[in-house]
Amino acid sequence: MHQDTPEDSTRHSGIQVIDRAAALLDAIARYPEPVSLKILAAETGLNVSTAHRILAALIQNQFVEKDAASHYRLGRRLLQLGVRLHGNIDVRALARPIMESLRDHFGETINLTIREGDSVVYIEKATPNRMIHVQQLIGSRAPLHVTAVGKLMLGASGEDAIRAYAQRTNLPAYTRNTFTALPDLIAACRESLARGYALDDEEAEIDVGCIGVLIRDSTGNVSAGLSVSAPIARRRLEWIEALTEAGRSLSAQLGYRANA
Amino acid sequence: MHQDTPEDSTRHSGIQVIDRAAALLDAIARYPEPVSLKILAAETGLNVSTAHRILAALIQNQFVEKDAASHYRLGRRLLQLGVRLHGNIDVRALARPIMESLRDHFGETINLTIREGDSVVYIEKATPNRMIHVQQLIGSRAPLHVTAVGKLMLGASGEDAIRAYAQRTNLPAYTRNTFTALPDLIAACRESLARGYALDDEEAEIDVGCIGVLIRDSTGNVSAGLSVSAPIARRRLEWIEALTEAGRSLSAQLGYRANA
DNA sequence: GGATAGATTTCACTATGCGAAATCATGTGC
DNA sequence: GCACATGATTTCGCATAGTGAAATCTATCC
Repeated sequence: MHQDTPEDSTRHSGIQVIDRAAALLDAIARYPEPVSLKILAAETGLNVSTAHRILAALIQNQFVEKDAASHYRLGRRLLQLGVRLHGNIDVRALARPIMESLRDHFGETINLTIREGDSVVYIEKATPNRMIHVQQLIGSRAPLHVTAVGKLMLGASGEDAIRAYAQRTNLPAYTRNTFTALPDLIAACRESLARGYALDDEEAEIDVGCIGVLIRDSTGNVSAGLSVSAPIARRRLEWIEALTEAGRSLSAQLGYRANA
Repeated sequence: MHQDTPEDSTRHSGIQVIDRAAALLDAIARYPEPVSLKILAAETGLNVSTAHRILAALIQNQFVEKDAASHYRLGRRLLQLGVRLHGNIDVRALARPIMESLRDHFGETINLTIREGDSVVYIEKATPNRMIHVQQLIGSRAPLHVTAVGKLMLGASGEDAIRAYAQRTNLPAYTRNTFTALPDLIAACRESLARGYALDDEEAEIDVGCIGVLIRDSTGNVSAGLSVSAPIARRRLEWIEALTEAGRSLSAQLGYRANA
């Protein structure tokens, strides 16, 4: 359109109406109480009818709310998305320095995973500066029953949930060491949970061994899993203590209090 | 443009690109780990180049972030706006039921205010179902020195701040009862703060009397003010206890812990 | 080096978003 | 109750911002 509005000329993202919507949200955020259309148009340099239309679209999408006096305030969608972001940012941001420290300490790959249905998803990693190390792509997945933290997550969800999982997935073998018999898997999950860590003895991949622990949040629920993966010949059980302590520390940072 | 994309046909706010941007944010939010462009385009039914361009605009405005693998996640702007909203929503949402209960109990108008510079701003109200009651428009303002909660807020900010306020505003008289002499104002603020409530004895408006208390947050700072306003002939000092208790309760809900 | 898949950019085209103007709604003063 | 002022909402002709097919680029795998 034919204008040279007094919009912030440094902001031009390539889609004008998104820039304008962002400016309106910022203007609303500057006020602790709901703001009139006239003021928002003035603060953003937009034509009143343009501001009105963009605000109507933001209302429909719940980024903005309008009160009975036709004043605008930020909408609940921002809180929802913000909370979602906050939830996701917490564990990864908190974990990263600890993972790097463990990586330097052990000299092996440290992974952070979350459960998503029947899989663990790798959401963060710290890889050592050595030619041969276990490589896991962020975003990639593995079935619960073949990973150390996955067995802990299964264990945390209870025996019935393990049975249901087994029924859904049929416990496919990934190596000759994968637990494919339900009683064996149940026992392994139970024992792992009881002692606070789990091992993956070449169950997902031959020659790769892992040690995993859980990270819990303030509600006591499992938030994520932390693990060290190494070529099996290099894996050392003495790492268990440091890894368990790391999991405990992260859980505490997330507000988890172990039953005393 | 010439398409009948499989977008959610119930969502049509009047600005297509805002609807599309919202759909992309929702799609990203459904994934705990960063998502590829291809998946986001598929989930939203958008052309890949369209999705790419909208995401680029959202990145520029910090609603989205892109990692090194060209995967997208929610951006910090959402957290910033969400936190801002959360801060604002807390006290009003928490206060509303308590205000309604006080209104029913006293039969008079209950106001919630916040400080904004040299004014209090009315951000919530509960008005009684009687023909004559004190009316205050949400969003309207009053100078600090003529309101009950304003004097408490001045008191909470210290004597130097009261002096500065007096210098800036010159303490204009609103009625013959307004404190216009600085020593009197300082004494009134100090006394009010000490006893935990303040009175407005027809200082803002003839025939109108108020009782006000402060609401504090988890940092101990003043978050808002709560007051009951009535025609002076109907005001009763026995309401002080219930109002003070309401302020205390709201402060506790916001995480305030009084020094013991 | 070639194949493949996904990301990014280009560009002709037009539907969407724009803003001036008209209309509506509300509050105030007399 | 009416007139006026102000702010919000809607309309509609217009033109450009946003679109999507196609081209190009980049990364990965064999």
